[in-house]
Amino acid sequence: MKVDIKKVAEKAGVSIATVSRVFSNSELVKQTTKDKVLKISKDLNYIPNPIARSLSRQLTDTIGVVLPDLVGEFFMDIIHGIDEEAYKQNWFVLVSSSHSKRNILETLIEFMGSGRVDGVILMAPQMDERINEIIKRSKRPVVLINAGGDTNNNANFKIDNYKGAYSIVEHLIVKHKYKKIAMVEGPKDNYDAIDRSNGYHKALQKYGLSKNEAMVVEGDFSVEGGYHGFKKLMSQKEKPNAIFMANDMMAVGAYQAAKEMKIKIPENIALVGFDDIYLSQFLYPRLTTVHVPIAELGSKAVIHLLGMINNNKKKNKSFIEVLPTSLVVGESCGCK
Amino acid sequence: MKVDIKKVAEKAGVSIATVSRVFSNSELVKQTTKDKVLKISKDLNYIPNPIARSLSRQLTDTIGVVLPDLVGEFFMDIIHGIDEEAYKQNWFVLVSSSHSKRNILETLIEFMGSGRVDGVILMAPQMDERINEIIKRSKRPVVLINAGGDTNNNANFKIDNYKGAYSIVEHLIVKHKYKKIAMVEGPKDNYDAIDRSNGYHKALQKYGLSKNEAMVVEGDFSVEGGYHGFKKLMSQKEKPNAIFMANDMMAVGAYQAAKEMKIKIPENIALVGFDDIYLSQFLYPRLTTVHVPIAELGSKAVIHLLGMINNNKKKNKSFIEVLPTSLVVGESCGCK
DNA sequence: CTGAAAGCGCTTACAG
DNA sequence: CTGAAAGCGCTTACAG
Repeated sequence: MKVDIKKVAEKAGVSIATVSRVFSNSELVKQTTKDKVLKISKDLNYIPNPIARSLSRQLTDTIGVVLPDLVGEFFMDIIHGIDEEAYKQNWFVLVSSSHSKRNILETLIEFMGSGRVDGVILMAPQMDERINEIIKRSKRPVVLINAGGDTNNNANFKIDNYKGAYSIVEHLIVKHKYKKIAMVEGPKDNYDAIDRSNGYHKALQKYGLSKNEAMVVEGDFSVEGGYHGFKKLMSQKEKPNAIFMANDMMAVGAYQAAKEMKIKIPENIALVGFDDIYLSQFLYPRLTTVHVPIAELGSKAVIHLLGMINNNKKKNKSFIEVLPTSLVVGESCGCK
Repeated sequence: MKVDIKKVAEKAGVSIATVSRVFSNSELVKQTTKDKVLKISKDLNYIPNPIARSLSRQLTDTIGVVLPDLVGEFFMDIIHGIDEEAYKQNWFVLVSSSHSKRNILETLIEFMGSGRVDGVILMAPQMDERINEIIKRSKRPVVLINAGGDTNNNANFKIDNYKGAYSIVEHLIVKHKYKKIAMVEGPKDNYDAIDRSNGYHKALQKYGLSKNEAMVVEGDFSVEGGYHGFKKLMSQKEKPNAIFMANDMMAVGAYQAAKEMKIKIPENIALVGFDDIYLSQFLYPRLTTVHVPIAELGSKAVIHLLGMINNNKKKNKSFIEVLPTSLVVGESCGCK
């Protein structure tokens, strides 16, 4: 026994137009009429059908979220930030992550092409022309999260990787007076990794520490990458006094390598990371790292996207907001 | 310039009914007509509007996922399992997690009451009458994941907590010959926790180890809970030779406590956990624990839900599937 | 195999 | 403040 707008209108002795107005909170309806309709609706357990509403209004009150497969640690925080903000504003969230059987592109097309969502939050580690093309073509707004590559003419929220890296390396230099600070970098084609490397180099330069090729090794953001990077650095004749791992996962690998090599952190070597992943607080000694506001990234993206949807201000508007990171001081750097 | 079914029909010189049939892959359409329509559609970049489709068919091709706030570690795996399976079958996923501002109940009502989804996957740690009531009232099917409490007349997928606990404790007894095996339990009102305790007790009993009140302390599934539970057990006159922590998070706390107390794992005390959370592989020594197939839980739930939707077999059908766990042998139990 | 038409359940410009 | 009616973009039973 389904109850629709017609049934409510009938029972209330008004037209369906009036019922509709009551539920869209129109100010045109007399209070007494409103009360009557609301009462009947409650009795009948009536809830307006959102699909019909969507078709008529050409709006779905739903945002799409497209995520890469590899977000791992951040997945939950991002979704959480998005979901919470969306809920506050009475919106729904349709998620889709790309994986083996589906790439970002397909997923995006599916969301954008159809009338299923009013806008999309896209986390694409690497923008490319085809993605930009789809966004440009679509009438629906898109907000990028931490996108790398050409983000021209899009709204883009990202983490301040550069400053984060700069300040943690600065901490090693200023607070601890380390002179030989090494770095295990992230993947060469990863934008986060590049910014972090830049921050590292800038800090060295700023404090007059000479550049030393032997102090920089390439990594890949994985535990194994950190493990090998650490071993390599600590097997050289000239050893660093501190190592900046480009992310916490690699720091985890470094802890393992240190244990194997009987090298003590921070007594023999100071170590710092980046990301402040959940796991890092359980490393011993506590990892000094850089906190990144993931949930905030999600909620800010939602707020901006809804703004775009409501004001119909789409593309052509390049917008970028860089969220600040913060230093998380543990003991792995030598503090305390 | 939006392109709808009418425009395609016009260009192709057919009726909109025919176009519609082409896109629902009706066998009624002649192949040549089909080809023509498909070609025009492609040229025009036409994609049928899913909202209109939904309204007409009274089906949304979307499943709702309602999660509690506290899934933490599992969040990603669950969503991933669900999303992947849903995608395979061409369905969309609307997610919503409850949090401070919204409880499971509201979230559920929102999904069920509206025509926004065709079915719901619900992870409610604790079912109650009101939740059951909503499910019963709704015409849409619901599949429960790891639900505790009264799950009567619902489809329910869960983890085999009992056997998992039994077998890891059995491992401690049979493989390692420990006689005094303690346990730090989970919250008393948590169903996973209860099953795990039962498995523990059953194993002791089976192998003729006497019950010892002093060997069981209450915990809460948190790191702190494990920390304190461990300290309590190891401060008694009569100390255990092995401890079963009811989940890995508490095992993490135990590692911290052990470090503080200068107690070596497994030399001085064997330790095992439950869940095989991501973090546990980085504990040193590697934690022996019980793996739970979270992603599989998600995908199985989807498959079952879609079955219910397609066959219109709703409720009145109590169904339960218990997914097996597996032992993950590390070194914390004394192995290797 | 194809089309005309009713219907899905709403919203909203228009008229009063 | 309220209602009649057109429209949102599809699907599908019915007729041919």
